[in-house]
Amino acid sequence: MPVITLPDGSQRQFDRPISVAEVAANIGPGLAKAALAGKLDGILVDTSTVIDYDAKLSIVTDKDPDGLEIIRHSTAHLLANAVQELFPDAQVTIGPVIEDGFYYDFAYKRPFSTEDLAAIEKRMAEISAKDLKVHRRVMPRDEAVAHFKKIGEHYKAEIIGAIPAGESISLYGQGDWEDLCRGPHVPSTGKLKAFKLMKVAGAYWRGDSRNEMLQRIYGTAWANEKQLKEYLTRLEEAEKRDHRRIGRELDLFHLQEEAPGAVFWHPKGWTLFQQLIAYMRERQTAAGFQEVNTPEVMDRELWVKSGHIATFGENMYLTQTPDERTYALKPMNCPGHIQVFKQGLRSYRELPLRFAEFGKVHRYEPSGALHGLMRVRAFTQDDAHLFCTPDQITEESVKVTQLILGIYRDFGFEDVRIKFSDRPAKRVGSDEIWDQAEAALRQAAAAAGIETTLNPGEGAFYGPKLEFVLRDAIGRDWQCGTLQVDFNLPGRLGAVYVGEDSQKHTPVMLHRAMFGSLERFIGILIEHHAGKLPTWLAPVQAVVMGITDRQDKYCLEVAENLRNQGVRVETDLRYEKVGFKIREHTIKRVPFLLVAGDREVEGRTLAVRTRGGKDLGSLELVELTALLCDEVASRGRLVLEDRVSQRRSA
RNA sequence: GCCGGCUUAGCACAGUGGUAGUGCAACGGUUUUGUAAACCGUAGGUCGGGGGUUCGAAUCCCUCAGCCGGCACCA
Repeated sequence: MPVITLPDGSQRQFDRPISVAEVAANIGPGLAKAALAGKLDGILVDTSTVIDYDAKLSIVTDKDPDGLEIIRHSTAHLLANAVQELFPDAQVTIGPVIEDGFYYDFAYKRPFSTEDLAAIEKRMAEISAKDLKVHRRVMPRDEAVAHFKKIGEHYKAEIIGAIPAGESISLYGQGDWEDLCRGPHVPSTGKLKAFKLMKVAGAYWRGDSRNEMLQRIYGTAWANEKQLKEYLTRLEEAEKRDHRRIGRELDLFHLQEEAPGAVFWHPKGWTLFQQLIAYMRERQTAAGFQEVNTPEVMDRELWVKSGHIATFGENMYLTQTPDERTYALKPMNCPGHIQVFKQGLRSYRELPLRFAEFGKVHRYEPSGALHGLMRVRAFTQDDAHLFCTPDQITEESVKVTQLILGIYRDFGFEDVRIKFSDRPAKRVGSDEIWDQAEAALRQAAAAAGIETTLNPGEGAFYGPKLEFVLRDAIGRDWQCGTLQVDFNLPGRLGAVYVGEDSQKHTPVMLHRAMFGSLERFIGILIEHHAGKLPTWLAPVQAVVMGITDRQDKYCLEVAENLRNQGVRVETDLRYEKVGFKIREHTIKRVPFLLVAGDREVEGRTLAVRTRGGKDLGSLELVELTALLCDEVASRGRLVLEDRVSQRRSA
């Protein structure tokens, strides 16, 4: 006779085997109605699951993250059901839950159109309205393979065929429709109410571009209409942060057809770019890096030796010149830095040598990969290569890791994850060397006290890497920094140093980037801040404006004064109402709007308004300058707005 | 690169076979103005490029390019 222990510790005894749904009903009619599934001894099960032994059970409802996941999974089934009713010869493949929703891939003779999508969504609502009971049955693997082959579901048959023989397969469905699935699912289709189909797209079968392309339908599903609406609003908000849109609105940069994937930086955007470089230069110089600069165009043979041609030849730009030689535009800076290292005979006493370069690289990325500043064909890396002895790897890696994390903090990114990527299938160097490199990097990560997650097979072709992934204001992850241990390239390109033993040795090379790509990092910053860049980065930090032309002279004087203190300031002396000017510069996300009327001229002050719309009242010019400079120098840790507000309230 | 969609004035968009439009911006004028849009007027387009169908193409067809959403790729 089963004794069921509920999450609050209470126990209920039953005199016969009992289903999850019955337990829920025994607790209360409200819960019976809300039950989507059960968690039986930690495992999710259907509400129809019968329990005939003592167990711990919690009832899963749509308030649970597990419940939402089940809703999404069942909605994916609902989608497949609707598609097969409307398009009987469409074959089902896979339909997993993803963040905020689900997708389902179908094999069909033609792509689905947006009209099809509307029709499918309508049919889904109809099936939901019928509140069909979701049923489950189990059959042996081989029988399941035969069954799916018989009904013309060849992809499903292939998937099941990969499951070990002898195992049983569960089938879930509603009405006449059925699909292979591990479950669990909601008890009936009526539980699926708040969903929306989002888009159709092509996707390769089994994620391999050599396979045929399937039709993927993406959808979102939520516990209720309110959540769905909130999600759609969130998408709209994210769209407003799009760096491509803000880049145009703020006149930062543009892209055009003649140069796909290459950026035309406008004065304001380039100011931001230069701020990042100045900042990075300061930080890395303090950390013992020396800046170098190496050619953008070098003989193709160098890239054959390095192994880049073999691995990435298809993605490199080659030049045609009147001479007989073929040159390549550099896709990376490492071989250039190795050439600098190789000049003269290096001694172990010089190591570690740390060469840094703001190197502009060109990569012929697949056309479909290009995306604003985030994925371009010409970009600037804040690249560096550390040449060291094997003994120095750990210490240098720890220092680089700390530098990277410190830099992210200055930009307001506190939430950073680190991935460890080990040897890829396509690589150079022996397994022994890879064993050594991976062990060295693992040890370095441990010494730095950081936690990493494994990213199997994702290392560079010459070495394993740590990837620094930062999370932005709306929860998206961006891979930026990287630290790679390389036992291969220095040897391939003939770099040596003389050791303590007077013998020649090959140095180990550490590759590191912190922003990764300056272009991309700017894109991330724009989206993270929705264009409201911190004052220390803003291309224009303040605009001085008068109310009438009586204040013109004073405005110019104030601006000059601020400019002399290093503030990036503009004046707006147009013959317009102050409200109009405020609106324009607020839209341009200028941090501080400084207004001068007759009162301010007389008192040598400025009325200060923030882009957030806050009126900070009048401040004396000297005081304002000091506060502004503090905010910039502290990189936003001393906030003008907060300091003024605090003082006013004190 | 693959699948689908899109490309009309500086920007956002309307126009589905019969004389290319609206709003904002721009330019000219009037308004001297106190914190998110003053008013009036003017100009601006080989409708992404090329080819075809048609008496006639922004509109239909072919092709190339770019962009957008996915997939694949990402040293």
